[in-house]
Amino acid sequence: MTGVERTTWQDVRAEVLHRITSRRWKPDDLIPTEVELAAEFGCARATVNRALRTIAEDGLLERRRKAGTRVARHPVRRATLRIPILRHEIEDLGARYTHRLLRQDRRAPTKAVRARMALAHTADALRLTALHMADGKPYAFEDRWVNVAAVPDIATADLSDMSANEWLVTHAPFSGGDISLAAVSATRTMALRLDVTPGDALFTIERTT
Amino acid sequence: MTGVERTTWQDVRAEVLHRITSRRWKPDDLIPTEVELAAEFGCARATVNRALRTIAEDGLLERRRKAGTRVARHPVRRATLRIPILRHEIEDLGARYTHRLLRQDRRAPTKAVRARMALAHTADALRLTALHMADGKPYAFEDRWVNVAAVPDIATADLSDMSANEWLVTHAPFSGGDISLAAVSATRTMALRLDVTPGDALFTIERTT
DNA sequence: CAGTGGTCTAGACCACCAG
DNA sequence: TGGTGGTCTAGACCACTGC
Repeated sequence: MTGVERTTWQDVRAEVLHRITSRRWKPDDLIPTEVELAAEFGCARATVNRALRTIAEDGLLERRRKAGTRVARHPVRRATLRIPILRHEIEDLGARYTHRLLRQDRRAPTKAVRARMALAHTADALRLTALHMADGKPYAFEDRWVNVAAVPDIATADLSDMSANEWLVTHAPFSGGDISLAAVSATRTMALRLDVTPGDALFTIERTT
Repeated sequence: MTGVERTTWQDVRAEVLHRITSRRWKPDDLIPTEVELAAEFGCARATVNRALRTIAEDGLLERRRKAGTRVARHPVRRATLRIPILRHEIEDLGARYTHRLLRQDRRAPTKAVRARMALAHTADALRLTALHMADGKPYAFEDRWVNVAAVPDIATADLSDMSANEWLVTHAPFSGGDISLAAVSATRTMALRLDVTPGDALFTIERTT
């Protein structure tokens, strides 16, 4: 016969997710404590901890010391987005990459940008506007705010040769100090659907963490 | 005098990140093993493990058993994107939310979609097209593919009343089986910059994990 | 103040896989 | 096949915070 299988944190995670999606544990319900779950699953508390912690990171549980763990009321769907270096993306398409820095200045960010970056209202930021081109044709437009306090070196960097994204990836991975608004050209069917005025455009917002 | 401070996994994480960003450890370098780092930092291997694991999840390190841990050659910038329920977003603007299901059918997904969803080429999916409106005006266009195998119940759900995103949030949080392409109207300055043909539009792609 | 989650430790076993 | 990361355990101390 096979030996006794150990309970892994993935096992616990799967079972807890099942209880949430099956609504055995409903939104806002307080679920059992780590100690209780460890006893139920026959594993160490650390195993339960890791399972619940990953689920909480996904936004499905809310955990607070002393208060316990609750099923989130309004689970926020999150998506992790891979932000490619546009140069690689374009070159992978077999096109020649160029980019043009349209604008580069330091200024106080708008209120909306400040809120997203969690900046003090006194902080200033570097505002970059650039166009990425494939074979000379506009491919993507980039409007980026960089928190100078978080990435001081960028103030003196030469961004006419290397794009800001590429510079950040190379010099300050995961500094958490920039936000980017990007626009990428696409099909025209969506414009018809949206009934936009010709010349209007669409945009996407990305926030690096 | 103060007592001896324990080394936390955040301490190790911060120091490792520092060594990466300062290029003391360069891309493609093999870094010391967990055991060696634990000895250096004077902590347990589990502490080093958690630090390195989180950094690897961020894409800055690549770890393989036996091969060890390397600094990633091309760190991929990732952003976590919160996907709001559009109804809430529109109602928060003080507008009346309505949505119209334009299309709903089952079909084999395109090759590009299959690749992103990591589906077998035999699998079929539910394809949804919808328009979200604020006070009757188009606000966002949604083109979504749902992996029926991952979320079987959606095949029989009535999505004319509740939007797909809302249905998924409510009934199958984090099933990991759908992909969404969304377009949101925005300023017209980007269109000018992009030099697009009037009527062309821009798009953003999101992948839920 | 006491209950709950957050973390560290020391040791152990195992899965994977490069050499 | 041995070295490396992945994980579990049992116990412990601590931080936060609701009561």
